[in-house]
Parts: sequence; structure tokens; C-alpha cells
Amino acid sequence: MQFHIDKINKLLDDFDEATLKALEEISYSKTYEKGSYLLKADNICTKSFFLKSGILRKFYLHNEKDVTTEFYFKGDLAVSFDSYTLQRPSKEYLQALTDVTVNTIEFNSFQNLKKKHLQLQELDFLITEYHALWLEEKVFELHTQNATQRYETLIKKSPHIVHQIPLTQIASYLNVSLETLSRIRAKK
Amino acid sequence: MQFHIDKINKLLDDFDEATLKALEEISYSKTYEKGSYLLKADNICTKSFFLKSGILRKFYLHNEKDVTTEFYFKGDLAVSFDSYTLQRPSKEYLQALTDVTVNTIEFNSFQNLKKKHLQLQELDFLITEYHALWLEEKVFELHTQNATQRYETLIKKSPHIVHQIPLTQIASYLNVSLETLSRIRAKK
DNA sequence: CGACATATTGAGATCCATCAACCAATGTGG
DNA sequence: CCACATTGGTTGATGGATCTCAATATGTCG
Repeated sequence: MQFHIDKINKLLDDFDEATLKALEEISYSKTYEKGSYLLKADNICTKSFFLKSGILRKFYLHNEKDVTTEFYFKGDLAVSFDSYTLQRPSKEYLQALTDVTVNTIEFNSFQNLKKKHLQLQELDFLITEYHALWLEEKVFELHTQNATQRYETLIKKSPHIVHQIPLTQIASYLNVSLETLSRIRAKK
Repeated sequence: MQFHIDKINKLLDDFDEATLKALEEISYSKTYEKGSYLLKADNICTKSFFLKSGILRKFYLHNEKDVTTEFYFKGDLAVSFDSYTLQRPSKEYLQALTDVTVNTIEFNSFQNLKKKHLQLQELDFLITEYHALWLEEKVFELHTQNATQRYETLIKKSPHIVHQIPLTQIASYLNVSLETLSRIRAKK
């Protein structure tokens, strides 16, 4: 996985002046207050959010409970993937867990820019590949690990999550009840 | 999802003569006997397989049991995604469940061809997107559905799987024990 | 038919969700 | 600055879903 991140960073380092400038021209900075929504269900995800500071979470509602699908930190790129890709209504919400500053790029602007800048096509491709690899790992973990193991994997991969985010949301991210997660932690 | 498949088909319909011809030149047909392996774990997945006839399955070993990750039918494209993408050793096996005929394309040949043919870049991108969408759906199902519901979803989405494939493998695909799946079916 | 793979059924064990009570920390209105 | 509400977390008891182990049945093919 790290290998793939390096690939993306290398591409970014090699970006043409022109490409960089064009990207800057279509992106704009925005801040959101803690608790507010960058995207709500039933709306189309027409923007991508590059997180400059703060924490985001993505979730959907299922049987009146929320299921957290991702946390985003500084440097992460947040979208509701299927809504963004297919430009259809989202099942997911994007919410600010803290005050947040993002660089925003409109889907349409980016698509237009891609036509002129081959490096952006490459970038988009690598990011999509990365997302798919990430999802494969997630499915693998859901298939092979129990609640305790999933929690341990999370700690190993993203120790910062455990320190900055309420247990309730971590539990829903791990697909475990709050109580079970609490017990898992008590055992150590 | 269907929308995205249509998008891919439309692109294929619009392919240049030159692109089509180049593709044909680097692909070759091959047959495998029932039970044989197109890819084994620890090897790098250097080929993609376009299935012309027969059935394939993809799986990995975990605690001495196999976990089936996918079935492939006529018209499907089979690779071990992370091994193919990163060109690193595979955790997964690709096995012929029946006698099988595939069109094979080498990873390297395809990458070279992509440089010259923009339409192939587009195709690769759309296929990767499709794979990611597919995985998102799978994670969603694992999070929200119990064994019975997952089985029903499978029947609805891929009724042919249930008729042509041993229960043992369907069970491991659904992440359910053989016994539980057998009971689920008995209840109907 | 006999042998081997595949599927069904039963009984007990295990993991985890749910429900409910409780506690601690934080915030808020009066 | 206190009383109370709210949020987040812990703990206990119970039940349900599903796994595991074991016995039996069914199917298939040389």
C-alpha cells in the first residue's frame, strides 16, 4: 500500500507548472464548523474535499443507526465514492468532527481539466486504484478477523483514530457494538 | 452499476480500428482443464483473463480453509486485483471450475499499449472504477446484512451462481459456514 | 457396487448484540 | 456557582445468530 502512496506522491512532485496552476485555479478553500455537514444523503457529491486541517467522518444511516465508513485526517481526500463517480444521489453523509478547513474542487471543473492535463488523468487513475486496494483490504479483514482482531488492526494502522474520536463512532466503523468494543478494550 | 457497465460497453463500441487491432495482437487464446490453476498464490499476476467460456473462481487460503472471493463467468475479466495492480506476489488463486477458454493479455504488453492508445487508458480507468464500486457494495452488504439476507441478495444478483457451483464454495463466498447455508436453504 | 465428494441435520459452544443500569465528565440556564 | 441535562463510556445479564463437531444421507463416477 505504501508503495502505491509513494507512486502518487512521485506523480505529484513531477507535476507541470501549468497543471499545478490550473488545479489551483479551480480549487478554493473553505471552512466548516464542528458538527456541520459537507455532504448530506440524497444529494449528489459534486465536490471533492482535500483536508487541510481537522477531522471528517463519512457515514450512512441504517435502521436508525449510523454506520461509519471512514475517517479523514489532514492530507486525506474525502468524497462519497459512488456518488462522486456516478454523479448520483449519495447514501452517505460527510460530517466535520472538528472545525475543518478543506480545499474544494468541483467534479465538473476537474473533469474538464482532465481533458487538457494528462497528469491529472494519471492522478485520478492512481487515486481510484488506491481506493480499490483499500477496499479489498477492508473486505479481507471483515472476512478473516473477529471484533478484537479488527480493533487491533485499527490501532496498528491508525493509532491516531483511537485517540481523537469517540468510541461510539469507532465501534460503528469496526462494525461492532459500543459495548463489545468497550469490553475489548477493558481486557487489555 | 448497470449504468457503469453501459459506459464501458459504449466505450468498447467506439474503439478505433487501430486500437482493436493492437489489442488483438497482444492477446492470445488459451484453454485450461477443470481443476487447474490460472494463477497460484505467491506468484505475480502478470496476466488478465477474459473469460470466453466456462467458470473460474478466485480464492485464498486462511487457517487451512479456502475463502472464495469471486466467481467469473463468460464475458467477465479475471485478475487478482492487488497482485495485478502492484505487480507483487498474489495471496489469491485463480482456478478453473470447469474446462475454460480465456483470452489472455500480459500486464506489460497492455501497459505499453496504453501509452499509445488513449482509449485503452479510459478503459482501464473505467474497469478500475467498476471494481471499486463493486467492492463498496460488498462492504455495504457485509455491514448491513445477515447470512440469510446475503444469500438472498446473491440469488437476486446472480441466480446462475446458485445453480452451477457447489454449496461449499458459495458458503465461503458469502462468509458463512456450509452448515448454516444449508439450513438457510432448507427454510424456504 | 464401492468410494469419495457433497449436502443435510442435530447438539453444544461461542461470539456478539441488545437491553438496562450506572458512572464520570462536560456544559448550561437560572 | 449550583442543579440538572447531555454526552460518552462501563458493566452485567440474557438471547440470538452462527460456528464447530459429529453423525447421517445423497449423489456421482469409475
